Amino acid sequence: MDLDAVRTFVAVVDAGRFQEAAAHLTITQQAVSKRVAGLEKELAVRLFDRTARGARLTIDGQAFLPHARELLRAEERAAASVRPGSRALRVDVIGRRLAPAELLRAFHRAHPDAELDVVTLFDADAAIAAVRSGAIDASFRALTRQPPADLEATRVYDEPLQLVTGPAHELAAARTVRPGLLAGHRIWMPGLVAGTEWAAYYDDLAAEFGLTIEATGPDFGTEPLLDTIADSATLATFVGELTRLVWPAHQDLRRIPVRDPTPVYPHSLFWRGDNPHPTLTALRAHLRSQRAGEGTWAPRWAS
Amino acid sequence: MDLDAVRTFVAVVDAGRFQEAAAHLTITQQAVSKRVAGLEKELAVRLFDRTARGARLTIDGQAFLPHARELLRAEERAAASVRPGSRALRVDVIGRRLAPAELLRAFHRAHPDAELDVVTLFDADAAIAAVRSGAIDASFRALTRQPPADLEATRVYDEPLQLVTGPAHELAAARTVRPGLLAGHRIWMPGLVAGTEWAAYYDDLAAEFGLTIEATGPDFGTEPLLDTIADSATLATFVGELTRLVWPAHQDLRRIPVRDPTPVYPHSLFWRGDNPHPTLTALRAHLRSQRAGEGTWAPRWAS
DNA sequence: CGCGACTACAACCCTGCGTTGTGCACCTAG
DNA sequence: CTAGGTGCACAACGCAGGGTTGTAGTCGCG
Repeated sequence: MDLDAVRTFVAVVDAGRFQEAAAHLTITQQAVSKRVAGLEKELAVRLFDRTARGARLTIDGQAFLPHARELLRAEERAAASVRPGSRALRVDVIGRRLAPAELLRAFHRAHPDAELDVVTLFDADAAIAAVRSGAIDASFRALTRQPPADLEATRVYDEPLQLVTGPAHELAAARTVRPGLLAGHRIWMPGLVAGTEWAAYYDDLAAEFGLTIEATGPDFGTEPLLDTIADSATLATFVGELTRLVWPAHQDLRRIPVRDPTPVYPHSLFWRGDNPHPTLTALRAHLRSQRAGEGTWAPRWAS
Repeated sequence: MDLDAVRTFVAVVDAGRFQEAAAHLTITQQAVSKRVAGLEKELAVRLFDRTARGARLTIDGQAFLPHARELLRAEERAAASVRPGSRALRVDVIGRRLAPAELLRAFHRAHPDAELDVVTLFDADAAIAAVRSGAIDASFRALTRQPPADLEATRVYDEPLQLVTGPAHELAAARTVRPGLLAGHRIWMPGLVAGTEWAAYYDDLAAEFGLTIEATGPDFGTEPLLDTIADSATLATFVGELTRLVWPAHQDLRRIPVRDPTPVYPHSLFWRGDNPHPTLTALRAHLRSQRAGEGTWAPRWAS
């Protein structure tokens, strides 16, 4: 479908006549006629009743019109998403199913008019560079060190970890589990990429509590991981409490909170202090900064 | 913006490489390269980082991607809106600001997934013909006579009428007004088109209560009408209680219910009995049929 | 019945897109 | 370090398609 033809269709509707639409588009009436005819041919319906006093929409044309306008609006939004200046707030999240994306969804529910573009960069360092350059407006990341002086940051959410096991696992029936108890167990996290801040987090977690975290093997995504976990009596994995997980009922997986202490993943938000984007202001107001809670554990770099 | 280029962009994202995307689209790799380059030129941003192992999205590309997918979905919906078979439920309403449109909005809130296309035909006869031919699925209209035997109909809403006056009008302070009291007053309704079922309704209303309803002058729309009403001590107009009206605060208009009896506009829904559209079933279930209430007036043909 | 308003059809031209052919950069294996 | 493979970009060419000018046809109205 040719968007120029759709634009022409809408112009004819608004003008009421092909000639006037042609004048607005600064093309000839014949070109308008051709474009509309081409659109009608592609859709295999007549969109206008041509009369000696102009053009009136057919029933099909009336039904098509709102979709045509929406199509043009979508085109405009798409173009605006990459237009420097006056674009939607662009935010980096560590993953689309993880807690920061959830926080963004909650923000969007509270501010339905706020335009957001969500991206995922390689790691916190890439996010810092992107925020500094202005390529993105803000980033949800855990910060393993102080951010550069030209950036502002706030701790927004300490996310408690949960253990995911299959029904045959030794801990499957536990209501909660202490991290020290996991020392002998195999924790499988195939997604970990060395050098990222989240790999650093799980390194520190493993070192603190003597865990065995395996990142071996290729990462085929969440579903194959859950498949394997569900069938294993020895493998388990970690997820954050807000992580979106869905699994078939027959897999009978369990999410077991970890307690005493509760390992938490320290999500921060950071942004450039000189960024005037109003949606950024609203987002910061929406997120309460938080301090470490009692009975929780986080890496030393998070304090 | 060329939708084929957008489609190609998405194909490259999904494939991860230009070559594979080209194979899926059954064009050459060079054509894919050209299309993406053209899109990048139009948007004035780089969408991919080209490497020896394929193409990875840039930050701008990541931001653009969801808008691109939405654009293609909008295209598909637009095409589907005029595709015979398996299209959205197409319903005729008497006007987009009047009660039937409001009932449809309520239905849509209750069934957010239901796809609706709203059209407005000339009058009830045109709507009957369109429903019979299958051009539309259903219509909200007042029926001045029994519908053809192959159509089903149900009375869905008797809408009480209100009088709209400016602050200087003699009845401006009234809490309610009896229709007989309006006998000497001028009711101005410039939108009335002779031959339509709504003109017939107001004809009957005027005859019953001895009103003077003027339909003179061209119809410039609701706003100029309200402008005139607001400044006049003698002109008033009728609206339905669900009619959407907004006016500037300084106009100080009033909507006065009409009582004893309450003239009601008899909205019906009708459709073809053999139409299997599931959304039509849901719409009928959502609308309760209603009988004439006590103390109301409607034309004899509505009973 | 002729005129004015409006759109469709025809012929021509040129832009632009897709193709083939080729070059260049990068990664990897030996 | 080099040779080979992989993957994208550039160049040249040919054709389809969209825009323009010119003209015909239709409808409503005085």
